[in-house]
Amino acid sequence: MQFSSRLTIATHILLCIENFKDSCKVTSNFLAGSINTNPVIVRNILGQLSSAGIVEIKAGVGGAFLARSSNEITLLDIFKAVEKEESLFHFHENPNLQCPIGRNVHSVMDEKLEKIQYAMENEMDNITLEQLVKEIKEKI
Amino acid sequence: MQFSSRLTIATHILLCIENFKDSCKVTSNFLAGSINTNPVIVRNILGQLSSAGIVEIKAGVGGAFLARSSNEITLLDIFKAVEKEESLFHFHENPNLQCPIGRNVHSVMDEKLEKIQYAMENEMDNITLEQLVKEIKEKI
DNA sequence: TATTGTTGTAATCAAATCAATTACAACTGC
DNA sequence: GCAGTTGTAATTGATTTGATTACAACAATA
Repeated sequence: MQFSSRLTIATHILLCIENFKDSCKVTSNFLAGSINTNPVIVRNILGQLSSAGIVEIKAGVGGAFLARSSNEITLLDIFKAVEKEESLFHFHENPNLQCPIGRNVHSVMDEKLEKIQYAMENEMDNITLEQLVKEIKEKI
Repeated sequence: MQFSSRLTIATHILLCIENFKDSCKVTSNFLAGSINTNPVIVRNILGQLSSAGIVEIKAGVGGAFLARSSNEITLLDIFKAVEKEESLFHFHENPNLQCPIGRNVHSVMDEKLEKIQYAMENEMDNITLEQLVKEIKEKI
């Protein structure tokens, strides 16, 4: 199992928006060219980022912009915008309740799985778009 | 995106093996009954656990046993046994190298994604089967 | 107002993964 | 040899992904 590429595509999109904000109109076509994918893929992900309040999109005229400062956008914000599953883990839903293990697996595991997911999200929350922009500008 | 249910099924399997080791022969049929799934699903996951050196299976006569003590088996061991992907995240593989962002996204993101995955795995590594067995026995 | 370039969205498609299932050969102890 | 079990291949339906075509709605501007 792997996450979809939507997280990395969305991050790529935001890096472009921030990097080219003063030089180009950042359209779905432009972005698709940088990412090397289809403009519709970009528009769909941009739509998710827009619904999440991360970007604003100019309909008609075109172009995408950050809806808030890059230091107020974390990888967790981006992740939650593009991955809709509330829970990372997936339980086999109907264990046998006649069995003492089947009856109690869920309650014992749930707390652990939550903690694991929290650790991951916490790490994501510590990475801001601002940091990523800074690091990529150093490389350019 | 969600992980498959193999992690929770595998954990369920190991909890049963440990819990019933003195009272029943723990076969794939028995396990399938507790999990409420098909015996072949159980046999495949048991096969993965066996390849990973976590359980031993008696061919012919039947029955599964832990290959080492329950305090030497962590959730991370189980996870790695049943989820084969080395990397949790998935990159769009062909960004446009003409674009400064496309050329550098990968190197900037990789380190971050590794850290996130490491945080998750580290949390998993802190949970032993022994703990889970203890907690579930308290509930029974 | 008509044109142009853009966004939003629906529909379709192929590939991959999952979970479930049937089937059957191979193995072991009795 | 028999019974019960494991290992594994093959198939199926559902779901997700990523790519693509198509087109209506929109906004600036010439």
